[in-house]
Amino acid sequence: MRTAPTILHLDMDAFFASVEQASKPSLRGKAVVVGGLGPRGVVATASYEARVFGVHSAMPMGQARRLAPNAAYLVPRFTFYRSISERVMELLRALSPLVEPLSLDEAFVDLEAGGVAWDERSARLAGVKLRADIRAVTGLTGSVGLAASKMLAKIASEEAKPDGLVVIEPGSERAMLGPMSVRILPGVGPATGDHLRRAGITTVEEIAEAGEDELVRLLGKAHGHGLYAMALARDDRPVVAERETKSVSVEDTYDVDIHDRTRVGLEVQRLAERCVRRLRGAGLSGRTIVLKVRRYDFSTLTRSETLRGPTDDPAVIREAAGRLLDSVDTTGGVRLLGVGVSGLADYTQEDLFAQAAGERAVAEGPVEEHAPAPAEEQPSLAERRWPAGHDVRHAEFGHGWVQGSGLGRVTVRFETPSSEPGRVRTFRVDDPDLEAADPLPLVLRGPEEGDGVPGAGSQAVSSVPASLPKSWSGSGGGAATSRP
DNA sequence: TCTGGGGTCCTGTTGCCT
DNA sequence: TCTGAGGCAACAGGACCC
Repeated sequence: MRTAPTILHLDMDAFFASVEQASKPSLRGKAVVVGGLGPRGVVATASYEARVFGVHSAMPMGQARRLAPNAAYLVPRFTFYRSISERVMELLRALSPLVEPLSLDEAFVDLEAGGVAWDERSARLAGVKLRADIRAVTGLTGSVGLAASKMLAKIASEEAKPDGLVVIEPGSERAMLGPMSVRILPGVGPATGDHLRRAGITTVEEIAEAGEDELVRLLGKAHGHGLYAMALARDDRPVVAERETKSVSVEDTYDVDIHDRTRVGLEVQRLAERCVRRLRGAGLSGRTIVLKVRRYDFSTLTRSETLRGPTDDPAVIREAAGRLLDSVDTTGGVRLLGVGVSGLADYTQEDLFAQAAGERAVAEGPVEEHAPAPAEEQPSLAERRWPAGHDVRHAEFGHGWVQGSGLGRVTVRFETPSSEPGRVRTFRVDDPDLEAADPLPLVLRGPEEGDGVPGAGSQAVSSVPASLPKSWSGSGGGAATSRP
């Protein structure tokens, strides 16, 4: 294991909710909850203001609404989040070629491999500068953890949240980890946590004391060895830049359980086609088709079938998914259906099976291989949907976002990332002056654009100089906190 | 209170092959 | 010919992560 804290873990603070707050001035400082708004939705991210009420990720939306009835509830805008995430990842790649994204809002960076850090001081400077750069480019805050291993860097960023920087100095790890809950270790979730608690193990220290043999006896080989090593702060996993996809899947949870067997069959066909679109979009094909069914009582089962060779043929994958469904009892109703493909290859082997299915499909009629996704079809004015939080433009009032809709009306707040909180107006859903719009950038880019524009200072831009820590000039110390 | 969607990894079982 | 051991792939389920 390395001797300097040169592995960096970045975690953007309440990412989805923070993007929405940056995008909508009227929501800054307010409780914001982003997630599925249907009857079976769950919270994806809650702003720190919403967390005060006890709202947290993965909580059923109904429960969140009871806890925080006055919060703003918005549906996620993944395309927008992805574009912002990409700008953050660019900043990370400027530090090192070894960047391992974990999700849209998290990544590891090997600073040593990038030559930007070799000891604690240089690592801390890189972390401080990164946080300032992220703020300048996106207007958002991220927390940074620095340590000599991935596990410890992640724990450090957790400790740094929100909007902080924590360095775990090599040599201090065991003392720091010892009193912490076993749940701090990666791979220990509710089930493993319970398992360990029943064995009288609640802290990291107690894992170390229990010994490796006992851990393996309790949790099995892989998990036992791994957890014991983690408890001793031993973690040699390298930062890996390129990780290849192992599977592609799509799934849908239905607002109401589906009982009709024919409808279940149709949904599976639809999902199979969506899955193929994703598969092809990624230039992949796969051998193993997986059907997932969650029944009315939340019991989940999977059925899989492995073909002789990889395929991305929609007819083949539809047929396989249909065969798998035949072996599943769906009486009582299903709440979720999913179709996935694994055993991936970046080529397609034209096996006899695929060819036969293709010929059969041709004989039966046109194959809608390139059927447009439902979202691409143009709905009539009256059919348009106005998801909460999405951007719109009005011919007279300009740019705004949907605050809510229902009963043939849509309520819009007119404001932009750089404006003052705006006013609210209500329209008919079929108002021809109203149209969906792309999100506006959170921060006005570049000095040439920012200078000379009266009032161009979005809050984010104008706050940058004030947010720079004292150590910015390289004199050491600084606003960042450090924890032994 | 009632549990999303997209993934990864591990484990136990079963059947096949040598 | 029968039996058993070991390796391996496929399959199903579960835990975990964000």
